[in-house]
Amino acid sequence: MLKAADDIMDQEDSTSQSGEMTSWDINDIKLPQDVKQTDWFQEWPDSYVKHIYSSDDKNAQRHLSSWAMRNTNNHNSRILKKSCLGVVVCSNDCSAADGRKIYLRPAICDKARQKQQRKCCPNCSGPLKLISCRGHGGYPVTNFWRHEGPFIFFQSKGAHDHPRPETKLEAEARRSIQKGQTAVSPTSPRLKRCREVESLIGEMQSQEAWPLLLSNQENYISPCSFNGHLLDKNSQENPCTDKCCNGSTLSLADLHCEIISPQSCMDSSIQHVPNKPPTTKAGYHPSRPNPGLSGDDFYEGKLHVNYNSSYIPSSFYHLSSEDPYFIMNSAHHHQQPSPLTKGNEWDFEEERKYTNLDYCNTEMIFSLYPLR
DNA sequence: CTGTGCGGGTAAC
DNA sequence: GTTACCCGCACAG
Repeated sequence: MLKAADDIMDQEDSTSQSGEMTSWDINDIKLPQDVKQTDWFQEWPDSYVKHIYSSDDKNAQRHLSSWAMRNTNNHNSRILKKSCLGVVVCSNDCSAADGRKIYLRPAICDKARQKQQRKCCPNCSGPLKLISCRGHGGYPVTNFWRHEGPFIFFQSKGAHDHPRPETKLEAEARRSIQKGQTAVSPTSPRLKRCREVESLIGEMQSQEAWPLLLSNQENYISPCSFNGHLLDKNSQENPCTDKCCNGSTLSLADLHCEIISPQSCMDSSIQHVPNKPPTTKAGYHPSRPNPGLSGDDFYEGKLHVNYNSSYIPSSFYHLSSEDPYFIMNSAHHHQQPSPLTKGNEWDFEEERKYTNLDYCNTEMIFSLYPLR
């Protein structure tokens, strides 16, 4: 299965970002041992790429990826295989006020994923749907991890044919927000409504009566939008607060700590030595809908700016009366295209030069504005 | 509760 | 034999 495609890829010796020849395959009995330089951790590996990471690399140790990858049993304890779960989108194909789409991270756990699909779109309350990854000959993209001595070998097969989901950290942050919101406003009419809908969906799914639910959903689109407005660093005022938020402004100090935890910064910054600059080869990006705040940023302690639209990560701009508003304040905010960015390529290094945001320096202030 | 890894099992090719 | 996928279990945070 997919042998032809794999053969083609395998026949081509390529050079990894660090210059190492990648004339190996993850299934080889013997993998290269004379690796002179290991690769910088790749958060969004795509296409048929191979990387050799240092076994000291925390992200590689954890087999992390910002794609939602689930464990797949390949009956080989030496090689860990993971397959892509795709991305969760809004069935209504709704857009936030700024035009961005909803790209949620599929829950990895099967049970949690089923539960997730019964939930509402955070933007329009419409039903969510899972877009499966079919980037590897109709099957999900697969990632392979193999630990050999001082190295961790990584190989990806297939090119993702769907938008990027939230990163793990974004998804975790969103969950935290929603939890907080639930605690703060347990009787929110909209939340209540959404739960009723979820409950109904749960019941009706078993009866395959889905479409009947959809007609009412659009009544619950939040009228509120900050539409890309940025707040003054010293201001905690939501541009929407006066117009449509009657609720209290909730300090997100605790949440802030969770999202931008020293741990996440430490993990990333400590392990990468300065003389090992990232030389990311931009992979194939079938679409780059969610380049806001990628996990790489978290890992590296940096924030991306999206040339095309905005600087706010997908999970932070979901506008709804249920979801809190995350307003990221940054004096560094600007949208400046990199002159070195070519075609579809995404030059992370250039991106960093232009954004120069240190995620660990509390340059950004998150504020929560529950709508009621 | 969710993520992660392991491994038994099944099915298709 | 290879690959995909389902399931349950254990463990961790």
